[in-house]
Order: sequence, then structure tokens, then C-alpha cells
Amino acid sequence: MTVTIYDVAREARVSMATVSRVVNGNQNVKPETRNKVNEVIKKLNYRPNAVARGLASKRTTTVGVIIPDISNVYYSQLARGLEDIATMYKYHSIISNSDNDPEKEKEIFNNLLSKQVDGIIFLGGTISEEIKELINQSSVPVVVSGTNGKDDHVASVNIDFEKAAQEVTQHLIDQGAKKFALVGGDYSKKAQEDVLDGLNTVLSDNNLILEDALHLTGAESYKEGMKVFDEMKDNLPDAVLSISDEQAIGVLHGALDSGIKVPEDLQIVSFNNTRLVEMVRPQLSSVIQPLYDIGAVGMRLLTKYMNEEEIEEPNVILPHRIEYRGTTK
Amino acid sequence: MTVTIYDVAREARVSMATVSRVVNGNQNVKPETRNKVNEVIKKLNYRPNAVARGLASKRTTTVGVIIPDISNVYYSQLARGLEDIATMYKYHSIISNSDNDPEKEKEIFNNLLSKQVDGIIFLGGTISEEIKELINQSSVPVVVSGTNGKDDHVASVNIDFEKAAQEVTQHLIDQGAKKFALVGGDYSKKAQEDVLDGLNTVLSDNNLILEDALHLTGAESYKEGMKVFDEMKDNLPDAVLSISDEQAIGVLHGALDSGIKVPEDLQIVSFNNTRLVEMVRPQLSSVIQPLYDIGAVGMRLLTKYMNEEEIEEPNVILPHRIEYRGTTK
DNA sequence: TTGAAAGCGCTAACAG
DNA sequence: CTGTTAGCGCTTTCAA
Repeated sequence: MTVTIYDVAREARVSMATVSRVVNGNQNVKPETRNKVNEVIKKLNYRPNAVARGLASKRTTTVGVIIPDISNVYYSQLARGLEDIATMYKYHSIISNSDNDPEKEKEIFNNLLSKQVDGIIFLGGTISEEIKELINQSSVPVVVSGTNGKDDHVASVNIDFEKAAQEVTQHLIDQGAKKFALVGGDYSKKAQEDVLDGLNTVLSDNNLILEDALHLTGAESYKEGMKVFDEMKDNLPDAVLSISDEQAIGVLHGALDSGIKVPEDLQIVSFNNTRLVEMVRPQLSSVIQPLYDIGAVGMRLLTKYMNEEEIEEPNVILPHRIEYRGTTK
Repeated sequence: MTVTIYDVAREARVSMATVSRVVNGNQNVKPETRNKVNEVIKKLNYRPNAVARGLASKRTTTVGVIIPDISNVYYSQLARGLEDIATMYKYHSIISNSDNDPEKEKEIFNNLLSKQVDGIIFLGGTISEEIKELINQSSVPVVVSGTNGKDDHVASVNIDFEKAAQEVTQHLIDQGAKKFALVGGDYSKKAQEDVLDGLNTVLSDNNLILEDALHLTGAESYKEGMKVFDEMKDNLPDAVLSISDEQAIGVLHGALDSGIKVPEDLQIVSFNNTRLVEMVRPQLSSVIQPLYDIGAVGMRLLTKYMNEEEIEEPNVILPHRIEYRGTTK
């Protein structure tokens, strides 16, 4: 029923080895033979069985993607970048949602290995000890996109959150901000630490401090953002740095709904820069992370590992910009 | 180096067939033997090779997902639903972006078949002739999520857009709307037709009509929405039905930026109901499509086909609700 | 430039 | 309840 390499060989009066060579673009085939084989392939509508190929060659041209939540705008934009480059290099992607749960991440990781993927892209704001160990013992290359893996000796692609935070903080101070809040999230522990460092550096340079009560976290959703705003309502800051856009928008609407003027009384800057930032009024000022590129460069890096190309730098830092829109003065 | 079923068999002093039985949960194994094998499996850290298994059993426990754009909020929410059910049934998903391009869809489809996926989920607002043919000739089951495939004899899960459009239209007329616009998109031809039918039915019942000039389309993005608003600026309707949320928000902001009052002078209802609808002010009135469920039910349907379970109804219509929020009177 | 043959690691009759 | 034995469809030496 299904056409196999053997059928093609018989019909073309060559051996299956020759058909295999033609299919794989091996140059050691006489042009005539090649043509004949290609004709038969077309005639029989032969399509190589990737599974058999994978078993024989030990390469599946499939990569695994571990992602916290594909319906999260931030991650889905990364995913699109990943996927486009994977396609460009003829890889398919198996995508699995981890909800940022170390147990699930571990299980997915092992499942991917048993599927014999050629490489794995890990997305997630936190590299847990378990995952770190799995990565370092992995038989296939792993690249982290969106989080810095340098300290954990893991190849990665991201932006310099600390520097971005410094720039943002200084700008806000220049605009008169004195009392800051930091709104972090469960998804992005690493980025949060970096932002915190950057924020604190500049604050102390200016003889300011971040009150403990104004260092808040939430699940990085819109609703959580509104909740976070409630928590700081009685001790209102005049500037908020938020890791997540959705959460920042929650804070923004919480403020507006309470009659607080943005940006006059409260300035807000977010660090995600999903397409949401332009879709609210006032538009959200944000650090521009090149999300698509972070995904794309991560996948490109992975292909280099998979092809055993030379790697100049395993921890890529992509440039960022800051766009001051309607939520800052 | 890698541990195979053979290593386990030798170490446990049984045949590989027995190991295979244990791994696959076959009940015909003496508990003692099972325990011994399991011990060895753990000791050797044996992990079955899914590729070899796929080749031998002709089942890969992998499904393919063809999706227009994973970074589109609407589709990423569907994808999350799909994926969760797939995981529940122990399937992995290979996800590929088609950009709604029939050529790409076709190529992806064939690639997925050569990967020997056990089934395919097709997402996309339009079922082109080519795809329809591929689906109908496919050796593996295919289910369409988010679009009605009944007319094309394709299993599908979606909501009744026509009915929803009728309800929305009647409500808007009751609120005083007289001049309607329909904003469709490239992604959702099918839904658009149904909405158009529903709209026209109710309009003519009320002796109203949809002007040709007010039947517009765009690429279903925020920016396109603003552009669409510009197009209707000189011939302003008092009610807009928009297929896509992003585009509806574009229209909304286009209107607000021009000083038009929403909902007083212009009412807007969208049909997508992504999480965006609550993230703008005024909040967008919308038809609530259970996106997650549409994905989930689609995948469940596919698993039924893959397991050759009985299918009661290949074209599932899920219930919808309508939520009138801030963009309607 | 081509072919023969040995697997890749596993499942699935079949026999016992 | 367990083992033997063919393959699954392809890649990849090794020889010719």
C-alpha cells in the first residue's frame, strides 16, 4: 500500500542504496541514474518515511520546545521566531507546555529525549536545579531563549535586563520619580533579579531605595496586575517597573479605575513589549525586547550545535531599546 | 552507550519480548517478572526509543498541528487547548505555521505525513480546495478546529457564527443601530460568510441593508483595524461587527482618536473573544467563543478517530455566549 | 558509480 | 506466562 524505497528501487532497476543516495542529495550518482530515479519517485508518489530514516540515521530533524504557556503572548511571539528558523533549517518542532512547573519540565524533557529529538529549546524565566542538571547531562544540545543561562553554563539568548532597568530607572528619576515599585512575576525570576539589581544600583546612586512593601509579584496576568495595584493602593509609588506587559496593563487599569492619573501621578514601564503595549490607551512605555529575534537566534544557535558548527559565543545578548509612550512623562 | 531493550532483557534474564510487555503495560506478565524488569529498567535508566517503536508499531503517538500563526492570540489559545488534551492522551504535537497560505499548508501537510503522525489538526479560517483534497485522501484522520467543515465533509469543531451574528445584530438594532458595517479578515473566510448571512437575515427582517462600502476586510491585526476605520470614516456606521478582536480594537482606537464616542455614536462587537477583549477600555463587547474548548474538543475528536472509537457527530457545534461590555449601549 | 548486507531498537504474531 | 523470530523502511559501511 504505502510506497517504500524498495518499490522505487525495483521500478527504477537500481538498488535501494542508490535511491537513498538520490533522496539524500548524495553527489555520487550518475546524472542519468538520478533522473531515472527521480522520475520513478514522482510517478509512484514516493515519500520517504521519516521514522525509518530517524532510526537508521539517528537524526530525526525534529527539535523539542519546552514552553511555559503557548497562549501567553510573550511566549507565543518567541515561539513564532523559533519556528520560522526551525522550518528554514528543515526541522520540525514538538512544542509542550510546562506551566513553569519544574516537575512538568522534567517530564517533558525526558519525553523529548525518548522521541530522539536532535535538540531542545527551553523557554522559561527560571532555570531550576533539576532542569539545569538535565540540560548539562543531556545527550543533545539545549539552548535557552529569553533567559540568561550564563551563570548556569547553559547556552542562551536574551537581552541585558539589568542595563535596561538602569536606563529606565534613571529616565524616570529624571522625570521626577522618587518612589518606585517593582512588579515581578513567577515566570521570570531571572529577569526579575537582573531588573532588581539595575533598579537598586541607580536608586542608591540617587539616594533612593525600593521599599520592601513595593516589591510585589503576581502570576503575570492582567487580573493579577489589577490585584497587585490594590496591594499598593495605600502606599502608592509614583513609578512602577513591571516585568510582564499583561500585568502592567492590569496595574494601569487598576490605577485609572481608581482615578489616578497616568502618567502624571503614576508612571509605568514594562519589560516585555508584546504587541499588547500599543493596544491600550495610554500606550504602555516599555523596554523593547526583540521577541521574535530572541526566538529565532536561539533556534539558529541550536542548529549550530546540532550541526557541530563552531560556536563563537554561547550566551548571546541581543540589543534592546526603550520606547517611552503614554505611561511615562 | 544508550541503553536498549536488549540490555534490559539480558540484565533481567528475560527475553526482550517480556521487557516490551512490561514497558507497554501488557497484563500477561507474572508480577515477579514485572518487578524484576522494572527494577532493571530503573537501575539502567532505560528509556524506550520512540522512533524504533514508531517504526515497528506504525504508531508514533505524535499529532501534527497546522496553524496560521502561533503568535496570533486567537490561535495560540486554541493551541493551548489542543495541546493539553494531546498531552492527556500521551500524544506530542508538531506545530507548524502556515500563514494561511494554501501552498505552505499543503507542504506542511505532506511533511507531517512523512513524519508518520497519527493524526492532524488543521486550524485556519479557510479550507482551500487543495487542503480539502489532501484531507479527504489522507491516510490519517484530520480534524478542523475553529471552522465549520461540514460542507467540505471534514470533521470539525466550532461555534454557530450565523446564529451569533443574528443575536448580535438584533441586539444592536434594539439599541438603536441602523447603519451597520462588517469588518472581516483574511484568516476567517468561512466565519465571515456565516456572520454575513446572519447579519443580512436580521437586517432585512428590519428593512435595513448592509452597504457594500461598509463590508470591509483587513489582515486581522490592530494596525489594519485602524486602517479600516479610516476607510469608513467618511461614511460612518453606527454599529460594527468585527470578526477579529485585534482588528476591532484597532477600529475602536481609530474611532476614539478621531473623537467619536463609543458606544454612544459607534457600537462595536467582535467575534473572537481572546483575552484582549477585557484588556482595553472601554472593554470590547464580544461573542464568547470558548477558544480553549474548541481546541480541546477538536483534539479529543481526533483521538477518537485515532483510536477508532465510535464518532457520534463529526461536526461539533459548541455553544457560545455574548457579552455586552463597554463598546455597546 | 553502484550494490549487498548489516543493522537501528522495537513490536507483534506465533509457538510453546 | 514467556521466548523466538520476523520484520518496520531506511542509512551506511564495505566491496566491487
